[in-house]
Amino acid sequence: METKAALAALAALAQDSRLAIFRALVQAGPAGLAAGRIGELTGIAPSSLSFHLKELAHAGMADSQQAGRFVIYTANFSTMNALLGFLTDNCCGGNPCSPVCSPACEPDTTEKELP
Amino acid sequence: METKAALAALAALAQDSRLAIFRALVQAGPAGLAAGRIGELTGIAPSSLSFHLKELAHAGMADSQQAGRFVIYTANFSTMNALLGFLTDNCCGGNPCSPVCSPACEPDTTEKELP
DNA sequence: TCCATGTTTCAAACAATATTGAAACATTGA
DNA sequence: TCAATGTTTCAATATTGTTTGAAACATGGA
Repeated sequence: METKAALAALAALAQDSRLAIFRALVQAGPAGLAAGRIGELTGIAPSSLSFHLKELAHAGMADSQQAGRFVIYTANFSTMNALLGFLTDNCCGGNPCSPVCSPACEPDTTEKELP
Repeated sequence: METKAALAALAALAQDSRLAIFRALVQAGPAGLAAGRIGELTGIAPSSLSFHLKELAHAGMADSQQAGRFVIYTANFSTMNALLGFLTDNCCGGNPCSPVCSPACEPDTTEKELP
């Protein structure tokens, strides 16, 4: 995952309404939730909800599919996992590191340059 | 970790400069980096850097300690791990779930209702 | 003590993001 | 086809976050 994508994913989650939406989708699992149901669960008004769902989808954190007159949204677990990987990458410069950063990182030998 | 803290942590990371700063700190490991060194690595102006370091510290993503006339910043790995845990919590409603969300969650077969 | 270095604060200008309500679009079933 | 339901779009408004430069503060060494 690139920095740009990670930034988009983080920005998508770093907002009250969207974090609530995403958590509802994560809980719902692969079956997902209809937009209206998400609105019921979170209390977000339709137009605002649609805006935030679009943001999540654009950041790759959610996917949508039409099902009759409903639009079903699901959490994108692979993007989420890529984000978690990105955040735990390069821990301690790739050197073996102390328990302070376990279990988030593995010893690693690559040396990376800052941008 | 509470939603409020997770939101603060996500907001702290969801910004260009701060994500770069945080990654530099993660790479530096427990030894940390002086503020000025972070500025050199990232090209962020002093006053802006100070603002962002304060944001990271306030969100619990970084800690600081005075060392002579330098201020050393370190990544807070336990907050980072708490955030990762928060994001992977409750996957698929705690039910067994398909490979789509592995390795973040464990297979489970129950169907749960959202709150 | 004074000076040089490192860091932070402040307020103003600037830029990006969120909410609202009305209207439009899409789908289904009568 | 029409009416009902579900969802999205749009533009205006409100809110929040970021950068800048000058000044202040803190520390260590001459």
